[in-house]
Amino acid sequence: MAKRSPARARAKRSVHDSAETRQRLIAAARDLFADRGFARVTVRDICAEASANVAAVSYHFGDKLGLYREIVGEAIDVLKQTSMISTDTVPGASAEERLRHYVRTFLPRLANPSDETQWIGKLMNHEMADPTPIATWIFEEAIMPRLMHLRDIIAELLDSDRDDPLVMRCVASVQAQCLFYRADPFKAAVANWPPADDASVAAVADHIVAFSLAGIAAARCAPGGMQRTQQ
Amino acid sequence: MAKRSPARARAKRSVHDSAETRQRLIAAARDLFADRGFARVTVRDICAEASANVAAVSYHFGDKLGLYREIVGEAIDVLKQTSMISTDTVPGASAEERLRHYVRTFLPRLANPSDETQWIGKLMNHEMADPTPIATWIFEEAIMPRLMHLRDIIAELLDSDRDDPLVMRCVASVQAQCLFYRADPFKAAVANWPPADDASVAAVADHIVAFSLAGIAAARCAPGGMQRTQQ
DNA sequence: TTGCAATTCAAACACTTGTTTCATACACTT
DNA sequence: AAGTGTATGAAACAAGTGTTTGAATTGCAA
Repeated sequence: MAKRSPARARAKRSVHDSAETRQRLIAAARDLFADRGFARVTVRDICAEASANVAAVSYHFGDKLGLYREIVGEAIDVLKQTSMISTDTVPGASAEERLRHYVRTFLPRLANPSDETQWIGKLMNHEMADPTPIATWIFEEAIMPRLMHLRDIIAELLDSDRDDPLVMRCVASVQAQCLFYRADPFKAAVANWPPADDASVAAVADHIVAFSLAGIAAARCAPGGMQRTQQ
Repeated sequence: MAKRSPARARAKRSVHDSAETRQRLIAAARDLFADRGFARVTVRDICAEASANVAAVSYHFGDKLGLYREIVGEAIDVLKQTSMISTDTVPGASAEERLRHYVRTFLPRLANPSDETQWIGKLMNHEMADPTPIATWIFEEAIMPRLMHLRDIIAELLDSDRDDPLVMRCVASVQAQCLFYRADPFKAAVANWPPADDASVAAVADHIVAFSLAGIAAARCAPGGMQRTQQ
C-alpha cells in the first residue's frame, strides 16, 4: 500500500524530463485502452508503446487501474464539454431545432473515424461490454445528462409529461439510431458499414432527424394504441 | 497438433459415462462464455463448473477455442432457426405486416431475460466488442440474412430499389431500435433500463413498428431532401 | 481373466500477467 | 563536492493462464 505519490514531482517538474514520461504513458494508454479495453491491454504493451520501463505505471499511477482511471477521467471531461455543445442551443430554439442540433453534433463524434474524440466512444464500447468498477461513474456523468436533455425535447414534441413512458421509448428510438453508427471493431472487421466521410455522416444525421420526427409525430397522434395503424 | 479425435468415442457412446462429460463442459461453457466472453473465461472455470478435470477441454475439444467454436456453432444453428421464425410469413402478407412480425418476434429474444436463447445475445455482445476469429462467420450466417430480409421489406414500403442508400439507412433505423433493447451488463449494472416482462416488451415492439412505419412513410414522401421539413 | 482403448486425474510445463525490488542515474541544493 | 529526493531500468516475484504429460481407472471384448 501507500503508493509513492508523484504529486509533488509533477509540481516541481524539474527532474529528468519533468515527468514527461507520465504524459507518454497517458497517450499510449489512451490509444491502447480505446482499441482493446482495459482487460486486454497489458502494462508491458503500454510501456513499450511509451518507451518506458515496466515499473513506470506503478510508479506514476499506483497501478494499472489508476492509469485507467486517469484516462476515463479525461474522457469524461471531454464528454461533458462536447455534451454541452450538443445540448446548448440558442434561447428561442424550437424542440425540432434542438433535436436536429443534438443529432447533428452527436453523430459525427460517434461515426467519424477522424474525429479526435473517437477514442472515447471506443473506450465506452468496451466499458459497456465488459464493465469495470468505473461504469456507473461514466453513466451518471456522461450518458444520463444526454438522455435527460433528449427527454425534455421529446416531451415537448409529444406535448406530454416527462414521466410518460412513451417519452422514454421515443428517447430510446432516437438514441438507438445514433448509437448504431458507433465505430465498432465488429462492423469494421466484417463489413465497411459505417459511413466514413463527413458528407455521409451528415446525410445520416438528417435521415435520423427526419425519421424520428415522423415517428414522434405519429406517436403523438396515437399515444395509446398507435401500434395498429392497419390490419 | 493432431489432436486426438473423440469422434469415434461419441459414436460408440459406451465408455465411462458415454462422453457425458463432454455435454457438461458444453453446458458450463455456454453460460460462462455468454456471461464473460471468450477471453475472460478460464478453462479452469469451465472445468470446475462442469466438475471435470482441467485436461478435459483439451481432450474433448482440442483446445479452448475448439470448445468456443462448438458453442458458437450451436448459437448459429439456433439463430438460423429463430431467424426463420422472424422472416417466414404467410404468402400474401403485406410489407407492413412482415415488418411487424419481424420486430415482434425479434425483440423478445433480445430483451426478455427469461428467453432461453438469451445466452446467444450475450455471446454476440461480447463478440462485437471483442471479436474473435469467428466474428465474420457469425455476421454472414446470422446477421446478414436478417438485414437482407429487412431490406426487402423496407424497399417495398419505400417503393424504391434495394440499392437505394435510403433503404439501408431505414434498415439501420429499425434494426438499431431493436438492438437497443438487448440485455446488456452495462445497462443492468447501472440502471434497470430494459423492460423485463412480456407485456412491456410487446409494448416496445409495437412502439418500434409504429415509429418506424411513420419514419419510413416520411422518407418515402421526401426521398431526397426530407431533412428539412421545417425551419 | 486378460488385453485394449477410451477416459479421467494430479501434476507439471511454459508462458504471460501485474507488481515489486533494489541498484543506478539524474538534477538540484547546501 | 557531497547530499538529497526524484526518476529510471533490469531483474525478479507471485499468481494465473492454456496446454501437456504420463500414470491411473474404467468398461468392454477377446
